[in-house]
This record gives sequence, structure tokens and C-alpha cells, in this order.
Amino acid sequence: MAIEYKTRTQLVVEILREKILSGEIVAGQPLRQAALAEELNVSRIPVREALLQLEAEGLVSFEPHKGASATELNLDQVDELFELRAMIEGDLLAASLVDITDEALAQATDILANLDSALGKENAANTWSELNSAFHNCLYSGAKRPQTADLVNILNINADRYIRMHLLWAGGISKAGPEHAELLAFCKARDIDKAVAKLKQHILSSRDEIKAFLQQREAINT
Amino acid sequence: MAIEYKTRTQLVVEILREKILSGEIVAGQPLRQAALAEELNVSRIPVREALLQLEAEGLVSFEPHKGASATELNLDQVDELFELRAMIEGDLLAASLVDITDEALAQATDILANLDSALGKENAANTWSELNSAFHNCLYSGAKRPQTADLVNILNINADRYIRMHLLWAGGISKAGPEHAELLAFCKARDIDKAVAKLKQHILSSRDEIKAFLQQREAINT
DNA sequence: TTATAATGAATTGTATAAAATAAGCAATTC
DNA sequence: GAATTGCTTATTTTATACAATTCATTATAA
Repeated sequence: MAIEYKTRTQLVVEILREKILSGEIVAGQPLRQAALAEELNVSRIPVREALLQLEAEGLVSFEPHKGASATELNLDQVDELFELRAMIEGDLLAASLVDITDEALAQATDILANLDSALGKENAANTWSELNSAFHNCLYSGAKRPQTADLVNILNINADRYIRMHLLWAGGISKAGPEHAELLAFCKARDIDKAVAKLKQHILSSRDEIKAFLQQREAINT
Repeated sequence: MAIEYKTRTQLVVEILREKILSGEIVAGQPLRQAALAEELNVSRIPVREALLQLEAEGLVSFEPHKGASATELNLDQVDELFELRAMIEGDLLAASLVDITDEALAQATDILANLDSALGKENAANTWSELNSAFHNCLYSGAKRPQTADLVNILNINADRYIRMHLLWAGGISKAGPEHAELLAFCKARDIDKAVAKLKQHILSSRDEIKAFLQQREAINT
């Protein structure tokens, strides 16, 4: 595998994205260009460009002359985000299952095994969400829809913030394990309707768990 | 009305976006930072940042150390893009019609009148696509879904490139006029199912016209 | 002849310095 | 004393200068 060169901007994007997703950078907190530049030992230009890219991903908001901050997490966004995901990913899965390869399904099976064993271990939230993305992307690999796949990835980066928070504080999405298994079974049977229904239900049930958790937290913090 | 300050980057974004949408910057053509900077009388930094933003919108592709270029238009993308739009905008319209205001519907009626009279006049492509966006956004105004609305806008910016090209070369989307009128009638009757079906059919029929046109052009150019 | 390495011009990426802007505080006016 | 104006400072935005990379071209060797 070829090692790929990365510009400083790309590196800064990855570092900041990870810090935001993991919660190390807390929502709302201002992101000072000079401070980040010094901390990461680069100039402010790559920091600026990285912040701009993260804004496009929805993780950062950027106001002219006022600077950037990690976007806040809130209940209304969860609804919108997860419903968008259910709709788009459902459509993508349907398109994918028409001619998904057996290799892709076998790979998904492998990932699922790792996913189950990841829970409870060190750094569970990070590895879990990475494997979770890999699992879903694997199922979507049959659809030749690069633009839709890109869009799904952006939405998932945002959903990831909530999922990781939930994993971290509540220990996990309780129903995810069995739901993944059922989903994969329907995919292997090439039962498109049932697979899509299960996927949508899976996404919406994680939404419900996350919303319930957020509501609980909000109640405590008031 | 308050005058709003704009950074150079924002101005460059707007100028370049318009040039790409209007076809003045042709797809595939490399966008040299130094040349653009000199032409617009700014330094390369705002040009770079503008190009990055346009990449996030999908109008430009940016490869490290190789530079930027306006993305190419092609048939496969049309399919994906317009099908995504049909699905997402259909969903958004359904959510909107539940509690859309009469003012919004009246405004849509006004816009529609202007839309019909815009065809054939000078700069038809530009004003038409602007009014077209305004019309659709008006119908979606009842849905309180800011994230989805943002997404729809990004998709529409991309679709705009094809629509304008088609308007410019073929004189217009032939069925758009009557379809808009029917759509608005269903909305006023608050018939959600029929309105959504009409909207989807409207988006997909413009897709078909554009695809047919592109295929024709491809056939000529080979 | 062909493949490979060296060269240099063009271009992008990054650092640093200068300019522009916003927000808060002091000075002034009414 | 309230409101406005003018400064001060922190921060962002932009310009300029330099470093790194790519790509095309030429030179060299097998």
C-alpha cells in the first residue's frame, strides 16, 4: 500500500475532526486560530483552511471576524439528521443489494464480529464508530452512487458525534448488536424490502435512544 | 436594509460560483490560483479559501499540489443528483405542507408569475434559475428543517449547472411551466400525496429532458 | 531505441508580516 | 447621568515571500 502524502491542512483537519468527535473539543468553545496553530506547530493558514473544511462538514461554524467554534449538539438536529439518514441510506441500500458481491457480504460479516468484540474494550467509542461506518459502507458498496455515498459519509460524521457521546456515557446502543445481525441476514437473503425496513428501523431506534439520553441530560442540567 | 460586510473570500466565492454556473468557466479547465488572484485583484489566500468552499459545494475539485478545476458534468451524475433531489425534496415538501402559511403560498404564486414571464428575456437562464429556486424554497418554508433545507440548496446549486446549460442551449425545460402550476394547485389544496407525487415527477421529468439533451450532445461530439 | 534519471519552470502549499475588523473601555458631549 | 464618540486591544483576514511539489523536457545509460 502506497503511503500517501498529506498536506498540513489535511492533517489539521483530521486532528481537529477527531478532537471534536471525541469530545475533547467541547461544543461552543471558540477555536482560536493562533492557539491551534501553535499547539499543532503549523502556521495559521492551514488551520484556517482546516476550519473551513470542517465547517463544510458541519462540525464547525465560522463567523466572519469572530472566529470558529465547534457546533452545538441539540435535540432538533438529531431528529433531522437521523431521519435524513434513514431515508437516504435506505434508498442506497436498496440500490446496493441489487448487485452487491458475495465478497462484500463476507467482509461485512467479518466487521460485524469485530464490532461485537469491540464493546467494553479500551477506546470503545472510537473503534466502535469506525467499525460501524465500515460495516454500513460495506453494505452500500453495491450501489454505484459515489455522490450519494459521499453525502452519507458527511451525515455519518455528524451522527457520529451523538453516537460516540452516547457510547461514552451510556455504554452503547443497546439494540445495535442484534439489529446488525438481522440486517445482515436480510442482505444475505437479498430480501431488499425487509433489509431496507430493518435498516431504517435500526437508524431510527438509535435516534430514539440518543434522544432519550439527551433529554435526560438536559433535565439534569436545568 | 443593513448593508452587510463581506470578506474578500466570500466575494470571490460568489464570483466564481456564478462563473461556473453560467458556464463562463468551463468544466475541466484548471483554475490557476495566481491567475484568478490577479484577475480579481486579491491575493491568493482568499482565492484558495474560495476554491475550498466551492469544493465543498461540489462545483470544484481540488487535488493537493495539482490545483483546482471546475467539476465535469456527466450523465451518471445527473441521474444520481436528480434522484436524490426527488427523494429529499419530496420528503421536505410533505413536511412543509402540514403547516405552510397562506402567505408563503401567495408568495409562491407571485414568483410563478414572474417565472413564466422571465423566459425569452435577456439573461433568461440566470433569472429563471434564481426564481425557480425561490419558488421551490417557498413551498418548503413550512418545514422547520434547516439542515435539510441547506442540503437541498447545495444539491440545487449543482442541478443548476445542468438546468442553466439546458436553458441556454435548448431554450428551456418545456414542461416546467404547467408542472409548476399543477404543483402549486395541489399545495394550495393541501393535498400532500398529490403534491409530493407531482414534485417528484417534475424533478424527474427535468432530469429526463436534461439527460436526453446531454446524450444528444455527446453523440455529436464523438 | 527505450527506460531512467536529472533539470528547471510552473504551480501549489506554508510561514510570517501587515491590514482590517469587532468588541470593550475610556473620554466627551449634551 | 445617559448617550455618543473615539481609542485600545484581541482576533481575524489578507498580502507577500519563501519552500515544496509536480510535470514536462532533456540528458544519460543500458
